[in-house]
Amino acid sequence: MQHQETNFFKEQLRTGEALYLPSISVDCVIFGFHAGQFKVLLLKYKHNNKWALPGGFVYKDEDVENAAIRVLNERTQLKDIFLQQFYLFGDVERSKEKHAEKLLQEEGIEDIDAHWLQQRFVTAGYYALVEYNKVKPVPDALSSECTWHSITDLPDLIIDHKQIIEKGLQVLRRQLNFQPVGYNLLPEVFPIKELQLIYETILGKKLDRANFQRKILSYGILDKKEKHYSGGAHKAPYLYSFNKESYFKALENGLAKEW
Amino acid sequence: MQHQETNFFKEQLRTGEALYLPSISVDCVIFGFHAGQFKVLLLKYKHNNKWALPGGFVYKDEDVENAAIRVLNERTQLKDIFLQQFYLFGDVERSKEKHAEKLLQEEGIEDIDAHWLQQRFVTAGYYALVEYNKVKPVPDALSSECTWHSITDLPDLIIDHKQIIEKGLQVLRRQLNFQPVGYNLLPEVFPIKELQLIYETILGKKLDRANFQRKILSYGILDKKEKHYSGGAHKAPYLYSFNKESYFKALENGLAKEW
DNA sequence: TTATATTGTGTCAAGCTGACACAATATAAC
DNA sequence: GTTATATTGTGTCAGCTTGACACAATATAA
Repeated sequence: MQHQETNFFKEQLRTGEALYLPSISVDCVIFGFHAGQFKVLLLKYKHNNKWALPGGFVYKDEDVENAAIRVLNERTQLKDIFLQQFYLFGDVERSKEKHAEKLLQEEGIEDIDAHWLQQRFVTAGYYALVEYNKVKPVPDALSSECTWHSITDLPDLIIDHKQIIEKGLQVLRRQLNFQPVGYNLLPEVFPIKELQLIYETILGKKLDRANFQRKILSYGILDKKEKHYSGGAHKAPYLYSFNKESYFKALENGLAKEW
Repeated sequence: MQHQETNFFKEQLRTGEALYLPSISVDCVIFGFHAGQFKVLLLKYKHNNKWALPGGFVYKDEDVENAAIRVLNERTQLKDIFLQQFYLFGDVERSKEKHAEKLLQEEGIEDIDAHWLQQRFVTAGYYALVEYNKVKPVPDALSSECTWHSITDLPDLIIDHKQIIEKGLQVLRRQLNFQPVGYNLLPEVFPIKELQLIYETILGKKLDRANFQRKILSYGILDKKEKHYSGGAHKAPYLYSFNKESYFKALENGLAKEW
């Protein structure tokens, strides 16, 4: 099975030029939230032990966005992921690292100099928001691992992938009031404190608990559940779920109040 | 001169495959503000009399952003234009119109079916903010006109250029508090009312004059000038200019108050 | 000289923000 | 079983912001 996949990928590396749109790739910054921290899903390349964002190429008859959706499905085993294109990384300089060269060598591809993978690529950055616990990370044929990494403690990344993550976070921060951030990162029901932690992480600052509670409830986008939470040695919080209808309606105009 | 340019362009159409990155183009939504209205700069193609955004291709050793800068310089004769990438339009469907086919025919290019211009293109959308009166619109070799059009009254546009403009406006609207909108659209000195009109146009709603005045001044980003304005039969307003330093500092965190 | 449109500034009620207070309570420690 | 601890739900309140409107000042047109 693993062997078969590798052959499939080798085959694609050989026939890629015929299959894919030249010069353009997609890379996905997959955000998850766990234990009070933001995480991104990264792949570890076999050939150089460096980490990279899950990415891929665009079939000649495929929407660019669909290529990103493919990559996401393959790495996370999830369907219907929330996805947002955030930037096209188009500098000449980003192709200078010759990352592809060693990869091709390692895979035993001939004619490396003229290989399509060696050409210049621009890449479209997409960020995804996923529910951490639902994801089953799957490495691709060129990778040995696919694991979560805290955004505050990233490993060595290929090319400009670190900048791509940072840009993704920056855009997410600015779009916070217009994106269904909590809805996609949290499970169906959750205590308000979890949502507050997400907002604090994205905004990079502490928020007053009482004020956050009052404000988020004032939008009328949360439904209170009867159930209680079982956690630490303290009073149990109520659980809430998003009222999808009013939440998405509120997002159209943005959650306008300040945080 | 005009003839020479045409030949230059014909030459480029022939040698484009060798010069340009395949599959990718840039299109610029150039916004100006005049007579209380938002305008975009459009080109009218000779071969089909349809209008289009100023656009172009990316040299193989050129940053994508630089390609957009080239296009802007050529069409407006301006340097140091404020420019913002806002979206990559990457659907398969957008290449279906066969817009290139007639163009190539018209220009007398042979081997049309295999021509590189006929392939699928994805395009990076950039918006620019320019000072209307400083622009000297220049058509390119394939166009008969390069003129301003009110965004409320757009002509027939090729492919998805209308959607590109709309997306650009939408992004501009959401980024309003983070972009130096007034600084780039207005002349060095201006009355506050002009700035208010820009905000009203982008936001699509009327703002209270007195409140706008108080709020914009409260940011401390405007310097009051001694000079007065000469206009209609009424009290003359003060003129202001942006205090560049405090303006850009304020934009880092966004002009956070609501409009 | 008068009319008109628009400006600079003022007022004020209603609502929101940020900071802090305090009783209630689910579990852990003893 | 009792007590300690951390965290929750809710309350208060001064200070600020918002939105709506008021009114005198004034540059030009009539």
